[in-house]
Amino acid sequence: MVDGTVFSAASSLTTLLPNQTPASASQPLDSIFHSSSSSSSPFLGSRSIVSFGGVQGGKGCNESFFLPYDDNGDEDTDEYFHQPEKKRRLSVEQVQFLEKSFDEENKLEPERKIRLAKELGLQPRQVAIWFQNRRARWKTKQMEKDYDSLHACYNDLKASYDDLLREKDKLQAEVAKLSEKVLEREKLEEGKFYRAETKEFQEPLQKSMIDSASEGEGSKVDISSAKSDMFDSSESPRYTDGVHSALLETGDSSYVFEPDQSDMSQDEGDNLSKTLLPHYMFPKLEDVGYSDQPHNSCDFGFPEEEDQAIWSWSY
DNA sequence: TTGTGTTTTATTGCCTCC
DNA sequence: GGAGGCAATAAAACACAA
Repeated sequence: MVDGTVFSAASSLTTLLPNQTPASASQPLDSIFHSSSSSSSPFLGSRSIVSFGGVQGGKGCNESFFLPYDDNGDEDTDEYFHQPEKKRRLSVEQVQFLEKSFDEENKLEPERKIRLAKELGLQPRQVAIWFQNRRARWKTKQMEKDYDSLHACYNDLKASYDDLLREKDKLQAEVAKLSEKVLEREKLEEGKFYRAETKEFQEPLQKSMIDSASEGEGSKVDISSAKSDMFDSSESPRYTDGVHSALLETGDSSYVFEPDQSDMSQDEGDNLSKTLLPHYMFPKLEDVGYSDQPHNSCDFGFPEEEDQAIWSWSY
């Protein structure tokens, strides 16, 4: 690239003169450009580029940039600003000045732009461009800051969510353990209940049957079988229906059965315990967050949408 | 010295506002 | 419709390692 090559040459030249004042630094360059512009050198198109020594790398003071950019007809200034358009870096002082101005207000009104341009010896357009680029840099930095704080926030939330999850598991295990205990205890209680009820129901009935047998000759009741039936009936005091009564009357002992806990199905056991125990002692899996069904108040998990909203928000 | 990555300056095209 | 802002991009300027 021709311009780049040319510029490198100019840049190298100015690098050799790092402490020169801009005015003195520009002189050799001026000679280069003057000679080049007057020759057929490929140096300078309308957009040829050059670096002014004092500006290079922002090192060294470039006082000329603080001259009015186009106001006094000064020959040097005029010459400087009538160079073909050149891309050059601003001096440290210029940048500091602009930074300070930017800190005060990052938008640039026309009057301010003109004033800054005059104070810095720049084209108003350069000032505008600098503010434009500075705003872009500021925005990028701001986004980085926002990202950092959001990421920290995310980490905090995730940590507390994990804590809650662990606590939920722990509580769930505890509930399961207690439920088991309650079931066992319930079975024991059931046995006691059965025996007590049998005794309570059997004695009066037995007595009444004996009484009625002794009252009438026509009575064919076999006391022994009645006793057996009564024992049977004690399985449930609710057996006051006709069928059971008929069985009692016919003395059919084939219906007699021993009360057997093993006859109680698991469902019955469940139903019983659920009848006797509060609902919260038997949480369903889906109630404690193992289902995508609508959650009830026992749900310690996050609603699905919230989960997605939180965890899909990744970087 | 040179290659390469980053920063800075400047342009372009589009959009919004007055 | 012109001025100004912004995003995307180009390209110079710069830093730095090999």
